[in-house]
Amino acid sequence: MLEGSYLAQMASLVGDPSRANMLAALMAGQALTATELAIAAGITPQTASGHLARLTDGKLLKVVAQGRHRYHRLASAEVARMLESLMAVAVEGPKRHRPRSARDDALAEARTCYDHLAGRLGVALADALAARGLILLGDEGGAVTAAGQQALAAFGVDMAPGHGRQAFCRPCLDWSERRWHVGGRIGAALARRCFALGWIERAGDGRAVRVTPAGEAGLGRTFGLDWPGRPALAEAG
Amino acid sequence: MLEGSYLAQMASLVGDPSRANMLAALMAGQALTATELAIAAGITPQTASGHLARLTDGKLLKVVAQGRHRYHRLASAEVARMLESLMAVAVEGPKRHRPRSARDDALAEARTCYDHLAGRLGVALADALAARGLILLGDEGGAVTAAGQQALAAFGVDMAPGHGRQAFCRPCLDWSERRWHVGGRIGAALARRCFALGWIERAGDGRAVRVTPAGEAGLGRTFGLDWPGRPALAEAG
DNA sequence: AGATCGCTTCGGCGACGGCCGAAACGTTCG
DNA sequence: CGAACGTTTCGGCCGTCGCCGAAGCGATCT
Repeated sequence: MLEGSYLAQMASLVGDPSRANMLAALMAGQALTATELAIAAGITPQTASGHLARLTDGKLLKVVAQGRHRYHRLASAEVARMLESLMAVAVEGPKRHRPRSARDDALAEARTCYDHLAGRLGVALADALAARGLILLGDEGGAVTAAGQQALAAFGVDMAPGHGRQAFCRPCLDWSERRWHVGGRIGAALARRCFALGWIERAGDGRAVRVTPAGEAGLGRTFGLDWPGRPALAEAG
Repeated sequence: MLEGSYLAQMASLVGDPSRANMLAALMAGQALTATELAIAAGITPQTASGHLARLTDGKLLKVVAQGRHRYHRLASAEVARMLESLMAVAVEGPKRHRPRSARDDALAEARTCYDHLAGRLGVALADALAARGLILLGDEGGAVTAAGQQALAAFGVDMAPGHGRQAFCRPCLDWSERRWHVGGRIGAALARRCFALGWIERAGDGRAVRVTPAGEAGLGRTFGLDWPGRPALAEAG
């Protein structure tokens, strides 16, 4: 009975549409101001302020004041994982009509999931890494192989083992593709490196990203990733 | 904006205290009737009925009618994972007073987490397996070693690899211990086998479990697990 | 067949909570 | 120093949703 009240308290915090929209916006991994979040949620700043206070009190958000702005971000990767797991269950919920917008299509194509890559791009990258024997992906976990350790380190990803004995790559269930992609420390470092190399860049102000021409070449050369290839069509004949 | 509405819809489903209590009760992994769930949530059957209909519609629950009873259970392991991730974030939320009841203590000691073992017992078992080199546990994942494959198979756990190439053991963040324990297919099979051997049994009608004398001996012999040992006290001098 | 039980549907009550307008506070800029 | 801006607090309105009593439906038991 006590467990349930914790559960309810946390879930109801996320369960309000306005707050959920703010959290979804923060899934991009960036810090946003109160007003930006108000716009994202479609409410007035004073309403947003109340919501943000509650989210912060509930340890879902961290705030850092900078001048007259207050920047809000998700409190931890664990919060991001929680939101992602909610999404994963939510998408197979009531099969109500899903009005696909251009914005949603862009998100499904390539986006960030807090700190790593997701969408069709994220899944394709995971597949390419697995195909080259750099990582192993299973239903319940993932690991970096010896060859992968070497290749990723050479690529510029910091492979320093954390507290864990082994380099694992946490799989993250993609809600649009319904398939695993690379999350965890490795996924985050991989995404950071791709941004740093200019291989990918943010498209618009949300979570959507775009692969640059340099990225297409680089991803192909380095990981054998054919982007934006949709090989099924060409190879079917 | 659309993502947020999915999130909100799913979270608000969990966010009601009565529904959350039912879901918490179902985290035991057993199927319960509507009336049992009503009692667990402290509401009348007719109110529970409405809630259960909504949870089922939202694909959180599966129902199977048997005579004049209707048995409800969590729809999937994914739902259980979602609830567990909510709990993991919830416990470090607002540090409000936590009235520890005997019931809660029993849960923290040893309980099931949908289909595997959690609590102090679950963590201790994971530690014992890791200490013997049967599994590897990291911050972001876990794997069964070659020795572990053999030992677990000998113990009677079905180690047939599923779709994945490798035997992973999904780690599950324990909300009472704040440490990893063994979940996933391996964790579930391990728990099933322990129940079958009579090493553990359900204590009461909830999620709490108890280690039998046979279990204490067996767990010690097989996995080197000293239960209910609290070694820090004896070995400190 | 009648009684009992488990579950669901309906209707109305009551309360919690989200929303905004107005206004106050602190910071930054001219 | 005054104006503009970002943010927060307060107050009141209103819709939503959870709750239960009463009643209906189907299955089971005697």
